[in-house]
Amino acid sequence: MPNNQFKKGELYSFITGKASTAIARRLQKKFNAAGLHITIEQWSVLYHLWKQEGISQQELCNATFRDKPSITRLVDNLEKLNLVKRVASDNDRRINLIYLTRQAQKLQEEAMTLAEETLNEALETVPPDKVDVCKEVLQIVYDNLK
Amino acid sequence: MPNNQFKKGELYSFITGKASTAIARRLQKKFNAAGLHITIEQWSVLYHLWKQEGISQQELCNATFRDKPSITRLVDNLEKLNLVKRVASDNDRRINLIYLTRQAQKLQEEAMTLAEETLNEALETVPPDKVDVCKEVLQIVYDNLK
DNA sequence: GGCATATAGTTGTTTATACAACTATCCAAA
DNA sequence: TTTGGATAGTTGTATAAACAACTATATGCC
Repeated sequence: MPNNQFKKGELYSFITGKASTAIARRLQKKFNAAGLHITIEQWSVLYHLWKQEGISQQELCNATFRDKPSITRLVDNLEKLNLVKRVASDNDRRINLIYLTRQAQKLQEEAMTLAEETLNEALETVPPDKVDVCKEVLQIVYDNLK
Repeated sequence: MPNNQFKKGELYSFITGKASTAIARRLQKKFNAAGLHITIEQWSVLYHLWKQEGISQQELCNATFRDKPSITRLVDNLEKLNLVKRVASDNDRRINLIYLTRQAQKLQEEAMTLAEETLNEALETVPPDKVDVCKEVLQIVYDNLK
């Protein structure tokens, strides 16, 4: 039996990702206000490199759910901003390993603080157990569709 | 006290809207497979016009959470596709009222069916009460940030 | 009536996404 | 050892988003 419980307006919000759009906009404003000259998309790449640098562009594709051309161009722009460097792999010359510059390393703490701050603002007044359910549902949605 | 309950990876998914991105991609694939030559963004504009046509571009901005230039260009493209028409308002000559063409009216049923189908696939296996909690949380997030 | 201000929409620019087509390199099987 | 298929990354093209700057029209106040 279909899970057909969406009033029309709610269907719209779910598909268009109204909430995550609002979160991304708020975080971008915080970056701008703090003088961090990076986009949310660039942040999303740096996010994974801060966890582990020296990974390939393909691994960045998998981590960020983007296709290869998107990552090529994000890395292009991050290189222009002097935030990352492409280093050809010794083992496999098809592969670029992506490394952070000193400048990017210095951004990590401030950017991650602003990200956490944004989420806290977003979830203010939401009871923790409801947040848990929401996270769980969104994960299932992703797994159902991927 | 901050609602600081996100492990790093979950923070990332929440901000980047992994689930809604997956939903939008799935719906776009369905449109393509069905030979509906519209984008998700164009659908999101048509969606509101199907509910009520003859509204202004500004009203479309409010309904779709987009800024004015975005709507100008979406309406441009929808006009090129012969799906909508701009009609200058009699009362206020600054305003364009947007009307659907016959062709766009004929798309409604199929497009909306595919949208509902997509959501049902996304929410398959999710208990209805959890979906309700999730909708509620996302609405609060939006209200907290808007 | 005339002017300041607000509102509706457009245009320019930069960044990002998706898809298709492409090059370079690797690997495995004949 | 060659060759065919897979994998990593790039480039071209269309669509879209965000921001700033702009034009045109309306409105309210003197």
